[in-house]
Amino acid sequence: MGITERKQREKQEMRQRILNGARKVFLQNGYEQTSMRNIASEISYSAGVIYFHFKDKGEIFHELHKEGFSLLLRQLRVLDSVIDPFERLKASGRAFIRFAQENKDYYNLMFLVEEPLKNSEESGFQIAKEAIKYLHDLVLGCQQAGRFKDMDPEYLTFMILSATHGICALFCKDRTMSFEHKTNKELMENGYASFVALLEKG
Amino acid sequence: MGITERKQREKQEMRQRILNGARKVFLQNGYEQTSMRNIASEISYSAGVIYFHFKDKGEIFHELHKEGFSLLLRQLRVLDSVIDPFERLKASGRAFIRFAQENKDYYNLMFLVEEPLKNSEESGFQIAKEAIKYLHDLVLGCQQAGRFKDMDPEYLTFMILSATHGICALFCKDRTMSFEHKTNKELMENGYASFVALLEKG
DNA sequence: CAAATGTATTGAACGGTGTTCAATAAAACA
DNA sequence: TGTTTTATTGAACACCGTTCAATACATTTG
Repeated sequence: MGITERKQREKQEMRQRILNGARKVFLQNGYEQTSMRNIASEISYSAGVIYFHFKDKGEIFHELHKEGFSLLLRQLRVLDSVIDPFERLKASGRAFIRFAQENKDYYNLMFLVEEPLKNSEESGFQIAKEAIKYLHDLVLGCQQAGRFKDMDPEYLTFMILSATHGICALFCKDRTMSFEHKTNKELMENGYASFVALLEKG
Repeated sequence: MGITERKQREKQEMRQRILNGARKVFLQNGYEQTSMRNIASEISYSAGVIYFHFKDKGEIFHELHKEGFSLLLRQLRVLDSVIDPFERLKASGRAFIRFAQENKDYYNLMFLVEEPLKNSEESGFQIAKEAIKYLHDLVLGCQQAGRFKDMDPEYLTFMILSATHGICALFCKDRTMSFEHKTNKELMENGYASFVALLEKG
């Protein structure tokens, strides 16, 4: 009986259609300015139907949150070809910053939107942990290669993410105007470069 | 004629009353969850009257934004007694992080709420620039004392703020659960310590 | 003092938000 | 065919920021 299968497929398609609409409106207007009615009208449905396919706005948030991390991880994995762990670590940071520049809204969603901690143990944040693990392993690799001796790898990982995230966060929340600089891109890249200069000495 | 003076004073008092209500509700519920009606009912007035004393919600934002920075600067100035610029720089970072821990909502307001860039050149953000200048001067002091040789002080300043801000931002937006740690306080302080360890080598 | 002026406050209203739900249309099953 | 299941609608609810006519009050003027 292929009917139930088709039904399931159609339901899945509808879910995807809503998600596509949500992503589009969200990338245009930013997450905060995106309403359920916007999403619904984007795909020419009534607003109510979204609640038949998603629990609430939070569930859509989690889906796009996941999407963002999977996009980021895909871009980071390109660097798997770089063998030297420290070189890869430095390149990862640059890739991370470029991701924030090119996907400001995804970045806001992933790191800067406050969304209830509910489902925090679920799969929604599992992929975030995966991204952290990627960085953590990189740090361990560096230590095995003799770098960052007698530094705690946990705190070091947290610190490296913090430093890189800080650059992106100031950019994504438009807090860079207190600095004298030509472009945000230039500020961020040179700022990161001076962090790397510190890492080199570690 | 002291009547106009009293009138002015009363108007000022009303402005302050609203601001006090706004601060209270905001510190309880967070900025995003604070409505004009909440603020009004907190001080037992109708919501409309706020618009007689303030242009819009954004103006209240700017006032509290300013308050936050002035509070932060006050706490930083305690460290003026520390003579050695590098010691003062390190202590400033710790004070900054402590400020974020103890004033999460102020911190969100100051660095993590997206508020239109309008009035960005005005006095509202002037105090933010003052805070940056504080840090910038500290960095220059370190360089005069022989530290951070041949590093651009602008980018270095930006980087140091970014690193410290990153720690606070992850905390304030509840993005620390991807790390294994006992408490947020412990994670943040040790994370900052490992940043300081890098700075020591610069 | 009474009337007129100006200033402060209210409460209703507008168009928006996320969300729920009875009614309904459509499809699948008996 | 009629019945049951599933998907969709549109109205409604309680909230939001904001505006504005009406109103109460304080002060100044006649």
